[in-house]
Amino acid sequence: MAGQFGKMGQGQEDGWRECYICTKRLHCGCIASKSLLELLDFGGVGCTGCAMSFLPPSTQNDEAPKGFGSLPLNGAKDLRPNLAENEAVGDNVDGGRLTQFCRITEANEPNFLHQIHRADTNTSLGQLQRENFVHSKSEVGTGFSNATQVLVESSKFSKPDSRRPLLENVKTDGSLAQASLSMTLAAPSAASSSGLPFRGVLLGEKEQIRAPSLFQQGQRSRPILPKPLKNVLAMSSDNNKGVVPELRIARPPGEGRGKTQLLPRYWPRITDQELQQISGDLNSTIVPLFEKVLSASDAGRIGRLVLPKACAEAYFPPINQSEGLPLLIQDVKGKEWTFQFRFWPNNNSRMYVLEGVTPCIQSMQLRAGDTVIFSRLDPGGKLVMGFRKATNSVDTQEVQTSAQTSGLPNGALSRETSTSGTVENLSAENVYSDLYKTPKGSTGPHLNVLNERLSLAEGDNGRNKGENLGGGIFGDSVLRMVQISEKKRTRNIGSKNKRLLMHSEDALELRLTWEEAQDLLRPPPGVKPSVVTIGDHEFEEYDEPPVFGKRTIFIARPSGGQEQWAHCDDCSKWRRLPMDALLPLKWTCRDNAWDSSRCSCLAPEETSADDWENLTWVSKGRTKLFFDFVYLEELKH
DNA sequence: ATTCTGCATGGATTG
DNA sequence: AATCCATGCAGAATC
Repeated sequence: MAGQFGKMGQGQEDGWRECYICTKRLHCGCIASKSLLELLDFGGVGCTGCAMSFLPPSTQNDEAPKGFGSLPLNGAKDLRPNLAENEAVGDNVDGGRLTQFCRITEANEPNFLHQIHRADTNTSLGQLQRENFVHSKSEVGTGFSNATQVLVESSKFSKPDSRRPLLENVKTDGSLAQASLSMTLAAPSAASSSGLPFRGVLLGEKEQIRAPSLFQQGQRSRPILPKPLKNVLAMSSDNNKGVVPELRIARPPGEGRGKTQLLPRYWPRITDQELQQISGDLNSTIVPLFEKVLSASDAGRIGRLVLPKACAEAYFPPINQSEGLPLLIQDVKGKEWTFQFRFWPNNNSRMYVLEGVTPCIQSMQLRAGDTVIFSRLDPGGKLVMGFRKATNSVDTQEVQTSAQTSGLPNGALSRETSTSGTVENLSAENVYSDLYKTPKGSTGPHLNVLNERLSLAEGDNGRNKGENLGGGIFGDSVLRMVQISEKKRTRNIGSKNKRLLMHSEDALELRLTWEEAQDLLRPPPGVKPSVVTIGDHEFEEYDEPPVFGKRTIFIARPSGGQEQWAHCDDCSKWRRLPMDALLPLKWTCRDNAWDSSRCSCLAPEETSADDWENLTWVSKGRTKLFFDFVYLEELKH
């Protein structure tokens, strides 16, 4: 599915596809046609008749594989939460625009915004939903195909799955490689399929029991396919019409052992880019296994990291005795750590812990709220422990409820600075970067910042909202304000009530996402920022508190003049404004008091698309800082 | 006195 | 209701 729909999303914008089976032309882009086609499990689309006749009886009924099975297009709407679960993508973005975004944003954001906005306003909701769906799938598929080349190959030797009769029949052409998503999820891992048992290194005398039969058996056994989240908020902000070129996808983990399904909150979220870099540069395939947000206990000095039971049993060697086994795990810098992997009896169950993690945690400078990501390097099966810093490492409850940010692949903004004195862990960083030998394909800081500005949610819902709050130093500042406010409100509320406070979907919908807040906050009129360069990124520092206003862009003409532009909320045309104009949150052409000839939506746009090409976005790549304001606000509390 | 260790408890989450 | 898991706690070990 992934491969075919990846093509759909990016290459065939006209909406016409061919039935994969009978080659009849099908239109996929309108509501009217949606009941006439099916998304095929292995990729592409098929007309309803072909699809039904092609699938075995079990599949036609109710035994469609969960998670990434055959997904009829007419169920796309219902699948939105699921998709958002795997990768929350902006509502109005398809694969084609993603590509466009990647290309254009670096060169000319106003133009990009222009195009995107126009396109969005002209697209039906149904179409957008489908495109979103298509894009989501293609992205996930890409990610897995990158990460699991070995898995694709090995899938040829996997035992047939009666529910996926075509998988073994489709040869390894490009589409199959793309279509490997479902195979990757269901097929045995590289290690297992190649006859390699678990290769996490065990130490000491118990090494003899390395890769015991149970574990090997587990590697061959059923996949751990998390069920989709029931409640996932889709980002719906107009401000999120762009999309991050590199999305932090909550990846259903690879093959594991055991029968327990992994909760989505443990799905590793690592970008395609990171995977590709790691696997490509090391001639290895990295298989993200699971991740965990560090609790206060985990990050504390006790040195015990509680492992989710399902994860421990699925991906770590089986242990029968409480004292467990020494486990060798490599960190992202290549340093190897030995942890004691063990369990405690607990309520007729087990509680798995990694002991002795303090040095490693300290080495990575991890704190409660940061995330550790466990992956496996194939071939070899070596366990790798990466991490992703939270926006602001505060106590776990707060982090889990409000304070995570989407990561930047190479931590472009992840620098601590003494400028503000209080800013820590400025941005999320997914730190596998040290493992990268060469940061090929990495996005530059400008793009990263831009990504943050336009970034979207991903992962499961609980994180989405919180992670969207983050992004850059400015994001962190306001985030802290939110947190402080949160602290104040919930200080005397029990943890259970706190959760109720924070996790209501309605409440989340009402709260401004960070992206929205960032777009609404404007420098006060007439205040000139001082531009501070930290590393290779520029920040505009303001001494005055920000004001609320409609999002606008500032551009520079080749002649040297600077202009401010805003788009009409009704017709989306861009209108030129005085540099010091501050617009209300909702602004239309009718409010254009500065140009009487363009104070109506009927008036043409002043600048053509070609003209946009020659413009420079003045503040591109800069993040706005309102230090003093934040400081003062913080002190007030 | 402090740290370590093993287990218990109970709130949170899931089915 | 069952299970998970973050954290508390008491006793042991160590400084």
